[in-house]
Amino acid sequence: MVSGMNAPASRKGAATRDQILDAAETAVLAKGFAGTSIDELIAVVGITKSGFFYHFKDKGALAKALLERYIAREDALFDDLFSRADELNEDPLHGFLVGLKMLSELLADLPTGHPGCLIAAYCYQDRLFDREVRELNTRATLGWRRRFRDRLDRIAARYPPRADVDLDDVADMLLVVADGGIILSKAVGDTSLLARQVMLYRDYLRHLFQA
Amino acid sequence: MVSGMNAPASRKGAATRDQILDAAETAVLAKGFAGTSIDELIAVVGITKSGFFYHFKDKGALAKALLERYIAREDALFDDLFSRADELNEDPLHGFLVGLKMLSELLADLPTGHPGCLIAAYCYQDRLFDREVRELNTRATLGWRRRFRDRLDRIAARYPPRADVDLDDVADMLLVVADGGIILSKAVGDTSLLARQVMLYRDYLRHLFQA
DNA sequence: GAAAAAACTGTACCTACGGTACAGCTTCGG
DNA sequence: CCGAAGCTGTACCGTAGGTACAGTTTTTTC
Repeated sequence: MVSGMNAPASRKGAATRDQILDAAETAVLAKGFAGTSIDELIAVVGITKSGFFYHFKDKGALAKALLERYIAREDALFDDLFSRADELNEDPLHGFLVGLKMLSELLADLPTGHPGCLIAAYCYQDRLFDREVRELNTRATLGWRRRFRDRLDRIAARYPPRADVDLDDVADMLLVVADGGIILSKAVGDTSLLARQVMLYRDYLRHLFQA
Repeated sequence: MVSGMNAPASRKGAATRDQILDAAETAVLAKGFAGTSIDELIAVVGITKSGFFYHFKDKGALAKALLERYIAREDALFDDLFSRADELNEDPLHGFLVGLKMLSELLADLPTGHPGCLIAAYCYQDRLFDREVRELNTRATLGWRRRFRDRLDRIAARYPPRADVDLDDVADMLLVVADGGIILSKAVGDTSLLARQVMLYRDYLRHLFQA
């Protein structure tokens, strides 16, 4: 009997469900969704096929749950990271720059490199998923654009940027650098590449608002 | 005769082989490698399963041939694009900036957006492939880094950049922006996003070498 | 224009996987 | 101690990747 307070006390099934999602996330990021078999997931978790289908009505439900959990976690990570950066800094530009530095350090500390972005993985296999899942992907991405765009607006109010840049594009560029950085990290087998790319983006922002 | 794995130069089979690769590239970029069935490819091309296995000894040989063709084509595209830009411009910085502008315009002219980068797709499914294919991926990426790094070196000789940036990182950033831009384009369904991101990278380069 | 090589087709068969259906067992909270 | 939640076991179906190999047509070459 685990007396740990960490256990969410609710249902036992939630723990199994999370284990399935853990195994699925790892596998999907390494082999793609179609390349991930239910049989291998149940082998990792130690349940039967029936057990799997108790939690997810089909593979599509797994795909959706996986993405939902991923988005929620990334949201929480961004919330945590940039709100901490804000506390340390009154100035919106410095706050964002500090947040990016923290993000870069967080990424640099991943010993085996970033495991991969589910949004990116799903984009490259989007015909496997239904409308609902693709819309979830789009909405999450637009939400992150909005989040960073809001910060850029606050920065631009104090530090007028050059008129010819669209701040939505600048906001997008962080996601672009993150997703592209993950891919290049994987491609060349350099676990620190991603963190350095984030620092280059930070560099660009400094130029844009201060030069 | 085994043949199959290497293109029979000028024979008729090469056309069929290319059709298979065309169908495979489209399918792999939309559904992933494991999600692409041989049955669907032969249906598109109009051959039988035996015909497929005449050209490729197994699905792995298809994966390798697909990547090899993709890399060769991208290499040719970069060669063509930047050598044309060089002809128009003596100065290495201006030449690169012109090349990036041309690249951006080329990407903007794709009516349905960029179909996707096979390197990226393979990175997100790399456990499906053997050592040989993964090394092919790595070598191609390092080759592109080298290519752009050489240009940056020539630029830096004339326009000394700030000392704190690593030119390998700056070279990588073009690939990062391209791959990340493709993903974000797909995620938000904006076919022009990628072209604008390339222009942002161009903007960063201008800053870096001229400011 | 015939022989040889290339480019296939057809058939048969095997295993793995996604998915369905459903009956039964076990564990745990109220 | 009851009922729901959380499973297990069994059996079965269609599709896909893959193997094997004999036979046929088409193309190239001399």
